[in-house]
Amino acid sequence: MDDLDQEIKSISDNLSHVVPILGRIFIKGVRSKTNMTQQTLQTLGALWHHGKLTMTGIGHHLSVPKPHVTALVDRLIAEEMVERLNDENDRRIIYIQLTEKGRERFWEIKQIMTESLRASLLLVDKEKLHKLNESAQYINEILTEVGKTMIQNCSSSSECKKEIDV
Amino acid sequence: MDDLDQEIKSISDNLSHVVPILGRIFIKGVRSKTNMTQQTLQTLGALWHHGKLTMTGIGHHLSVPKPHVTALVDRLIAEEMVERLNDENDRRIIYIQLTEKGRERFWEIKQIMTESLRASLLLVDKEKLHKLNESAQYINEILTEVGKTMIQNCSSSSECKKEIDV
DNA sequence: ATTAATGGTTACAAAATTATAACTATTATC
DNA sequence: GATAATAGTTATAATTTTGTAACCATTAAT
Repeated sequence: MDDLDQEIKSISDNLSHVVPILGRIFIKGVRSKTNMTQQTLQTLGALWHHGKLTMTGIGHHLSVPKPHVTALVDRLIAEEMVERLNDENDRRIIYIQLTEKGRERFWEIKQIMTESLRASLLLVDKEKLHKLNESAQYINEILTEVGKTMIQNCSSSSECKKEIDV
Repeated sequence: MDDLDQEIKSISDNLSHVVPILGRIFIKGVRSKTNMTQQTLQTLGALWHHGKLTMTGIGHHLSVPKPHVTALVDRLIAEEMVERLNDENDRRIIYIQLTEKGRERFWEIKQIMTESLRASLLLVDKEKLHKLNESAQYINEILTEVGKTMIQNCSSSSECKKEIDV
């Protein structure tokens, strides 16, 4: 195993170990305070970040089967958190974007997430926080980039396999 | 808002944005290849990392209600992946640890996770990988530390509130 | 002009996750 | 010794998430 392999293995160990902790901070704690499901939270988060997304895009971002995205979005529309938007050039495509109400709501959610994180970091000193910030920034930068290029059109695990097994 | 607040807000934004991407790499992809649920994967991961954990400890680590931990562990015992272990001093406590089979199985799962990550990082150059490794290491170090001190005994959201609202 | 491919929906089923209440056994506290 | 607290289980229900297949409308390809 060469150096690069070793490095990827190390990244894998560290990042995978962090997943449940992040879930505890950013999902579980927030759910109980907002009555929103994980997928709803992540849908709003994706829309906040991207401005607008197609149905397929949302499914891709959350790794959720396409048919379920319809249900997910229907619920959010009923709550007036998001709205549909037709593409002018291709009438198959439907964009989803946050409504004003949705933006306000998700801004509040971001506050709650930040407070949840703050509570977890109470005992961490200033120096470490600063370094943590740089690390988080960098990881987000890289992963956001690779996130874009990850297998497109993977709206159900079967469709996914089809693409991967080529 | 002072500097420290600004910094925590930035960490919150960056880490929360990364959650669905990590889920895609380390959970969704792996589930379909292993027929294991997210919670099963994370239980094995926690046991791999900690050696042994009490039922309550597992619930805390995964933010899962205590009664559900019983079901979760029962399934893993049926598959001979983990085993119970009594505490000598306190007969209420039951430790759970990986069996030999469980260790082998999770080692394979770690391989799959690493491969999943490798596929995502294909286009990232060596320099960036190195910096990503350092960042991941640091984040894991800090979060593992705070993870330990996060609200103990929070095995259901209601119990959780009880603790928090003090 | 047919045919294939893409984006999205409908309908349905199965499995996983979350939430509670009530309970046993054991240990700690007064 | 009575009472409270802790660790874990049983039972049950509701909700969320995952997985398929078949389908419509629109666009791309031949």
